Amino acid sequence: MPELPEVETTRRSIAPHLVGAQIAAVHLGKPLRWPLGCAPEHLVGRCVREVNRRGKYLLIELDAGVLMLHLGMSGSLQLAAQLAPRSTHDHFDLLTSHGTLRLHDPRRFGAVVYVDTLQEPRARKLLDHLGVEPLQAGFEPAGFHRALQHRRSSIKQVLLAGDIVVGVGNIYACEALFMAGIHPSALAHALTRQQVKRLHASIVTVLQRAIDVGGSTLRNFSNAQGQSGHFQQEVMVYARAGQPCRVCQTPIQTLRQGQRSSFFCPRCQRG
DNA sequence: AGATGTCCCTGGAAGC
DNA sequence: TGCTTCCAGGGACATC
Repeated sequence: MPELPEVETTRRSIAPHLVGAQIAAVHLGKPLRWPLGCAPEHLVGRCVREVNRRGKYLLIELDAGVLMLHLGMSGSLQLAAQLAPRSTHDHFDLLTSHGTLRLHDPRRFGAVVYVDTLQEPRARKLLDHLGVEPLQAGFEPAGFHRALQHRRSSIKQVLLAGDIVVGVGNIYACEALFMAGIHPSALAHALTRQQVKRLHASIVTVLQRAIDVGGSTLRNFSNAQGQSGHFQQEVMVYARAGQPCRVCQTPIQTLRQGQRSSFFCPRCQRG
């Protein structure tokens, strides 16, 4: 499912082609998570200035207004000069002078939201509560440790909540905790400075590595040229229940936290 | 403010 | 073989 590395991989693959493009038409399929927020015709004639990212939101900044895209858990974007006719799960087509950008999303947890500015309430509701970007300077061990001090729930749930640090979904949360040797049930506020330092480094390493290899293809992710990522070949614990830990051979275990599966090695993650 | 549970959706896997 | 049930999960929202 698309987490930060997949969204960033997508951003990088579409941005060079999309910047400068003029919108010719917008076609909508079935309703996505939220309504677009403007009439499709309203967008025609506008030009793409930049393609940015905040957390898991892609921000297509136009000469007037912004399209906020979220890939949910099954969404992917394609960009090509000529695309096949729309099929059942193609729910948003942005036809431009530089090709068509298409959102394919079988489960429709994704969204495309138009706002005039990122300061308006509809945008702020989605972006304001987001934590720091893990691959930018604002994410550092001391601040991370401070933020974790007043969180009573498990570190895994705090990571997924995304209000301290964004972009770490279930796969990368499991992987980062494994790399740091921390049990997913460990209480966030009880982590030592040393543990937080390791976790901080692990998050950065895991996300950066995933971007470097083009994201994960778990749950059918592919970039905008339809290429798959390779991160899933390096997964240490995610979706490996019962299989031997790649470090110590102990069988990987699972547990449920907040309706979500965690995968961990009971021997490597005792912290 | 923080924690917890519910809901949205549908393809694929598992169970009968 | 064909049905039903379960599961995957991001994140807004309601509730405590």
